[in-house]
Amino acid sequence: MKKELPKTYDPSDFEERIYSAWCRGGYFTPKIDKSKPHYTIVIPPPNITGQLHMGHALDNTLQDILIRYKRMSGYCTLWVPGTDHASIATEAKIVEQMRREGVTKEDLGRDGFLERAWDWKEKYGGRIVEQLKKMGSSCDWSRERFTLDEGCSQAVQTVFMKLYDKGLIYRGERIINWCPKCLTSISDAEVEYEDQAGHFWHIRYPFEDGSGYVEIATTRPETLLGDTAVAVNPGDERYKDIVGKMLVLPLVGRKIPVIADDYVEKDFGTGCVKITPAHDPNDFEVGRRHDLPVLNVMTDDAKITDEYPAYAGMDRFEARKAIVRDLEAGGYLIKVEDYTHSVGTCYRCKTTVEPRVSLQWFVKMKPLAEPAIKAVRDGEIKFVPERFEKNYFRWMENIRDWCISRQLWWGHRIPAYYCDNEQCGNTVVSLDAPEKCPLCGAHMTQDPDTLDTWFSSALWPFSTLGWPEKTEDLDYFYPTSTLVTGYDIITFWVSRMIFSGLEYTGKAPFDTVLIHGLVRDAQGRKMSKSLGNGIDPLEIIDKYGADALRFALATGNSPGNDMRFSDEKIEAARNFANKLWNAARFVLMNLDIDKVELPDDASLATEDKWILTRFNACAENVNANLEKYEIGIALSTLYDFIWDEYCDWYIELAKSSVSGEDKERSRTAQNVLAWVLAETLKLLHPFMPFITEEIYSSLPGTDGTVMTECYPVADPAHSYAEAADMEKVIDAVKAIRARRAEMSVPPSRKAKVFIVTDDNKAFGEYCHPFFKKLAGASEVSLVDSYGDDGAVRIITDSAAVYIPLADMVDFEAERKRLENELRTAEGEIKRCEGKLSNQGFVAKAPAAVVDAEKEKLEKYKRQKAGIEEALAAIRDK
RNA sequence: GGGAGCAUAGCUCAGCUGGGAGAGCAUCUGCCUUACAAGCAGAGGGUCAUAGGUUCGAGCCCUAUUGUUCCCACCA
Repeated sequence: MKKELPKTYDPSDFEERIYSAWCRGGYFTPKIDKSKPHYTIVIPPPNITGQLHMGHALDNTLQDILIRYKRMSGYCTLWVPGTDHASIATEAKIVEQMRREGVTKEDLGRDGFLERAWDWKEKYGGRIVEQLKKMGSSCDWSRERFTLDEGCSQAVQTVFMKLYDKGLIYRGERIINWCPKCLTSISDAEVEYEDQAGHFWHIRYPFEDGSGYVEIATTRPETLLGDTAVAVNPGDERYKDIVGKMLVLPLVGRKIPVIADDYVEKDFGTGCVKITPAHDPNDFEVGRRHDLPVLNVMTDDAKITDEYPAYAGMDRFEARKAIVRDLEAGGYLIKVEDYTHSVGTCYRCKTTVEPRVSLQWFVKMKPLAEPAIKAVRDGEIKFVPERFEKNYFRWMENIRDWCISRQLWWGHRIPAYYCDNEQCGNTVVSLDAPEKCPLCGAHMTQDPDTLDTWFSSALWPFSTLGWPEKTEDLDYFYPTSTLVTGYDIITFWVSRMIFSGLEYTGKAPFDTVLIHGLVRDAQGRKMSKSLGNGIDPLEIIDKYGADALRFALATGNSPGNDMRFSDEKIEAARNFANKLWNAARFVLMNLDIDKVELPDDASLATEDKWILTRFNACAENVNANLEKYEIGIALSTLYDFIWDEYCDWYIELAKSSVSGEDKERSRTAQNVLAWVLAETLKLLHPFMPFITEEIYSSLPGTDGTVMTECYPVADPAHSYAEAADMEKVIDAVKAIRARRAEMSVPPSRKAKVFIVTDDNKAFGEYCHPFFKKLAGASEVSLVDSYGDDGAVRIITDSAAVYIPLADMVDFEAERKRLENELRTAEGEIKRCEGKLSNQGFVAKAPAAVVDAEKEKLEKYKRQKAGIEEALAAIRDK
């Protein structure tokens, strides 16, 4: 329906209104149609603790572009939204909130705590969802899921049981990464290593028999308390004779052996390594090989245990100082060196991780990793850009068993039950709590631990569609199509979804993984809370609109690469929206038709054919690049088309027709203006959904939403040879403008224009108004030759244009300019001729390239002739 | 220690399968030409990090080097 647009572009006027209209219309909810191909995306579920940040904004912009594009291209599309319970992050937040109130988890008890956590989820979990809606995300909210909802929990329990039955989940005492602040185990992937300045303490361990000592070096002297051996390399000649001898552990007095193990490198440090099986992963392995005792010397919160009274209760770093002091006092300390080494920290709270032996649940990874590697290697799943496959392979090929139990309450509780009768010791894994132990009849107690958050995220592509039930959604929408996420999450999430999908559903969970980079600040720094350099997408939306934000994020950015976000970028985006808005306003205020119809070829003018041809090229380019996930290129193509070709040229060209006397011509121009605008809005809609919808719905004869229109593709019937004529005219107009600007001819000074050309068709009557309107012409004449030598001469490759402005011409400058142009043309001719006389080029280059070169040569020759003629005419001036 | 990315105009970045170096911003010059000054028209500005190589032809492919960023790894 046709209506007027307000004078200034103000997205806050319509973005919310449009979004609710889409929701009311149910356009985000697909109608399953088995005759149509499906296209499915599952959202990377944001944490319920989270607020929308630029990373989400980018991720969701890309997904929405793809989903809207596919929806308009005839696919039955589903974008499944949802949120992640984020066990460790959420629990930490709630515990922190409770701490401020002076309440502990224990005060509330498990049930009380969970009640509070669910309240928290109800209160804050919806926040990020509302923020996603502001972005324009066309998610099917009727299918919104939560990783801890009933269905996802069902999937989690089922997977746990299946893996347990298959022997792929086991419980065991292993060394794991322990976060003393979060008070839970974390997986290898959740440890972040960073280089820290520290020290290297060289310590003397005396032999039991008094025959001297060995020198060991350590960065963590407090772990000395748990040493149960010193190891040397078996091939190390220096220490051959001491292997098997006993040492006395300083400060502790424990007798420990010298052992030989390949793990020790001869050339590093002193070649002797203290072995602390309970607090170092390598030492743990060494300990297993040599059957060494495993002595845990620290409590959950990384304090020294009561076993060591001198240090009991001290924090590990306090204990370090005390032990170093005591070593020094006892004469054991040889020297201290400064030393930078890499320290593992908890990815959530940055606390230094303490490796620790404890009883945990693990997933045996090797058998699961193999098919997952194969799926990517065989191309069943492909990464865009491809280089990220290397990351994936490296991770998968070196994978170790996954520690999945967490000492947290907020999460999926492990469905394992242990018999209370210690003699029995039976373990039952089942969906429902067993009444009593099937072996001895005693009561059974459920494992208090919960599962790693990523355990449920790994199932997301199918748990959200109903698995393990055989639902219609699962049947139709699974496997999903494209997974869009950042490269920082490939190991955590993407790799785990791949092996999970293959193992439980027998299918790869998606066929393409589109990887994007990080959004950085204007200086290229990572946005972070501690730096305070984060840019809030919601503020950007308030100020510039969601479309501008989306444009800024999607443009000038290629897959996998980081991007910077700056005021300049968002302003440029908003300016583009404004440009489109005003173009639409112009079209609407000149429209006098009830319905937009593309006129038949016979009534189309050259400029109409030109813009239709250009639109075709644009549509083709946009489609091709979207297929390749080159979203940035697709969008900048649209930008160029809209701004340069449609606004700066076609609208200007059409002005004379639209307001001209000829009613037929005016109607045709109006239709072409409106038709191209409408089609362009469709093309642009996935990128900038709100402004395109707002304008589209204002066009005459449009009822529904642009969302459900067909995505435009190139139509060969609308590519016209005459477009080339228009290009020639445009070239001439540009050349005239440039000359006038150079000569500082004021726009108010009009002048006659005489055109000498071989191409009377291109420069025919139709284009004369263009010269008047766009090139300062008072009148335009096509002439066979031009005699008056007091004119400005403008030479293009298709025409010579003469403008009698004798009074303004500085012949000396004119000569110089023409001589310059002549040199340029001659240079080009030389280059072309050089190429064409090169046998290798003519013989080996593709015919099209050679032909193009020949054409260029002809073009420059024509131009040269024109310039020479012009020069000759003013020779004596 | 291994791997990867990046290096192109003053700044931020595009440049698809090799075929005459692009955009936005900034700068300079004119314009309130009734859609848009968040705009219009024009202009200047680049040894495509360095050195080799492949090719008729290299910003693009290969090798090495330098700088930079990131990822991975058990170096006590």
